[in-house]
Amino acid sequence: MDSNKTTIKDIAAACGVSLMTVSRALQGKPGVGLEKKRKIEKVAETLGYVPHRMAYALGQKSSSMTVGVVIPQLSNTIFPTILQNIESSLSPNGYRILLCCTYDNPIKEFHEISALLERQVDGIIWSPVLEEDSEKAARLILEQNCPLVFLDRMLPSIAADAVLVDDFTGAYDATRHLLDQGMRRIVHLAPRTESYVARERRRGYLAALADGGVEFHDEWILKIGSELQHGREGMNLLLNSGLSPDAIFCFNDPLAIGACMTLTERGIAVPEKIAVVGFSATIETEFAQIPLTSVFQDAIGLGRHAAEMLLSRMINPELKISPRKKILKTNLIVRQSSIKIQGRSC
Amino acid sequence: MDSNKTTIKDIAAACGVSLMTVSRALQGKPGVGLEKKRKIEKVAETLGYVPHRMAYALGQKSSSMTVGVVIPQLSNTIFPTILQNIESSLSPNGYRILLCCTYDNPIKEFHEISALLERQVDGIIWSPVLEEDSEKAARLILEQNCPLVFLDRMLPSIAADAVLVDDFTGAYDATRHLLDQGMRRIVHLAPRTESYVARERRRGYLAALADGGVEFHDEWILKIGSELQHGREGMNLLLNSGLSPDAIFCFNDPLAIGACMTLTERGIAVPEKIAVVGFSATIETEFAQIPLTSVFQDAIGLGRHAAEMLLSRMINPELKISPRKKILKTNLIVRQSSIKIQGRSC
DNA sequence: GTGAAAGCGCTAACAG
DNA sequence: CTGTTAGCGCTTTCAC
Repeated sequence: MDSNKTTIKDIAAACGVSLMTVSRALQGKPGVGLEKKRKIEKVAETLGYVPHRMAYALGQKSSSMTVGVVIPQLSNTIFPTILQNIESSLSPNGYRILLCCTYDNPIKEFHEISALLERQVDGIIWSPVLEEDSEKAARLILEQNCPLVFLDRMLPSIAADAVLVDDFTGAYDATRHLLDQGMRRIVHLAPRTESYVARERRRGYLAALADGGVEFHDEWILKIGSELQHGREGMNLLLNSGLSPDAIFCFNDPLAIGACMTLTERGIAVPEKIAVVGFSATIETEFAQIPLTSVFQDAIGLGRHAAEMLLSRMINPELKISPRKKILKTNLIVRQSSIKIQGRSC
Repeated sequence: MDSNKTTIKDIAAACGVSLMTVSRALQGKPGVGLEKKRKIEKVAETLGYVPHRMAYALGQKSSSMTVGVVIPQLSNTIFPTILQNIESSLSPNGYRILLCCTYDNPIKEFHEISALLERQVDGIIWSPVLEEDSEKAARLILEQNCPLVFLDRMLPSIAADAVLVDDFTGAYDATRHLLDQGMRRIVHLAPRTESYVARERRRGYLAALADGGVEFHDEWILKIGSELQHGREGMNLLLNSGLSPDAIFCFNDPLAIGACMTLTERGIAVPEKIAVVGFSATIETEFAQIPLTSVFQDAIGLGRHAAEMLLSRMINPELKISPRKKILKTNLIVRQSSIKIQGRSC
């Protein structure tokens, strides 16, 4: 039993018929005697036969029934949820997922895209970094005629479907909310790498400041990273600098939680001294020590729509309709971390 | 440019050489004139050539450089972290990940395993459900001679490598901790589906109760599910039943957080009236409204070790050493949600 | 109903 | 150094 995998050849030999008969029988195609068909199926089962999808795909230049998903990471934020929803939408249609993480590294990103193309994926769902190498990768995808859907982030220069969140408005609303509470020195904790999302949120933040008549200073944007630990570090840096902000608008929830941790540790009251707002409104934020104000993002919708857009392109490859763009609405969820008015009991 | 993907045939034609020359040149194998080689590489680049890994694999019965990862879900708990660490360990070695979720459904699980085998994965990392269909799937994998590593959960009847957590001891310690605080009516919120992990944690819980001389009642185990909402529901059910527990040992953190939410909503003090303990000690639990006592699980180690074990088997397929089992230690992290002694200020 | 031949993209194993 | 042949597993012709 140590020998290699069973092929239809083995089955054919065992049943004393030709390859084609076996192929037809197993595919459920017409043109095989019922009795023979049963026997073939039984032998296949016994021999532990598993069809070789790659040979199949090669033989009829058909599809691998596999799609690539390229995301920055899985550690925090909404990507696990998005991914889960992509998988739930795709797997009932027979597609499986080749997962790639870029960690926002453009070089790895290019490698990952190449790896997907080499593996003959039928389509790609992608959250790109916003750098030159990304465009190169995008062009490679398009050259191969491979359907592409941008997820959460996009490359403006590339014509492809996209499912996005209205990051600009989300950030605008969040900043506006802080201004409405009377805060004036609002700092923005941002990621190190530039992405579509980072840019849009920054734009929203800046626009709200401008509309609120607040003069902006360059030091107010701190490019520190996007994980919880960066929130802690960033907040410490901020407190040690002479900036003395009265509010922090964070690029995402982990940053905001990290900021809150540092503030709590150093005995600075949130929101009384410094208000904090996050982005994504992941479940944890509701039950956080200081319930976090955050911009809700429809992670489920992101995953579902991306999968559906890709499916429509894959099912009908001739679909030559121009790129579609779906922009999901955000929704500011106000909780304790940003409400100055309401004092805390105790 | 709408035509199909470039093949080495196209390159050969464009350069006026044979297929083999192109193949050799692109593989960096010896036996090609330097000048020709350069030209071929350039043409390949220009034509947007992407090697066809599946044809390659087919041609030399070599590997697809792809491994399957089968997990229950991505929504909560530690699986995103595990997955991320698998990816970080595998991708530098050239392997990519085919991701499958079972949602603890044995039927889907079998489909997913088949899908992976059809796609010729070089190995599988798998968190199985503990039911008959799982064994069938496991046998299929072994029949194909496909390296297999169990992750976090295992099938005792199947001989394969496994990376596990010492769930028994973790659960024992957690329950013991509650008993030490003087609690006697300790309820266990458990998932609906039976898995290795569910069984081990239940065993640990029961053993601690027995060692503590506490008489156990069947109603103390509530099989409700494994997500946050189930924690909420479960806690409500519990409160409405006449059980009046003084502590809850939860199968995982989301359940525990959910339970805490319900308790808070209904004005029942945690830990004064009812103590709560979770399992996994994910980051959120530290900054939860009521910092949660939980059993730390080394998610990073789980991912890393699983990847490494699989790598060693894939690199040397002849490796006939008997199944290895790596059991990672747990560590009880005591926080506010279970400490009766320390009263809360306020 | 069934089988034989050719080919998908690529590479080993030989030849020149 | 380079080209030819054969074959990986399977399917689509096209015959019988």
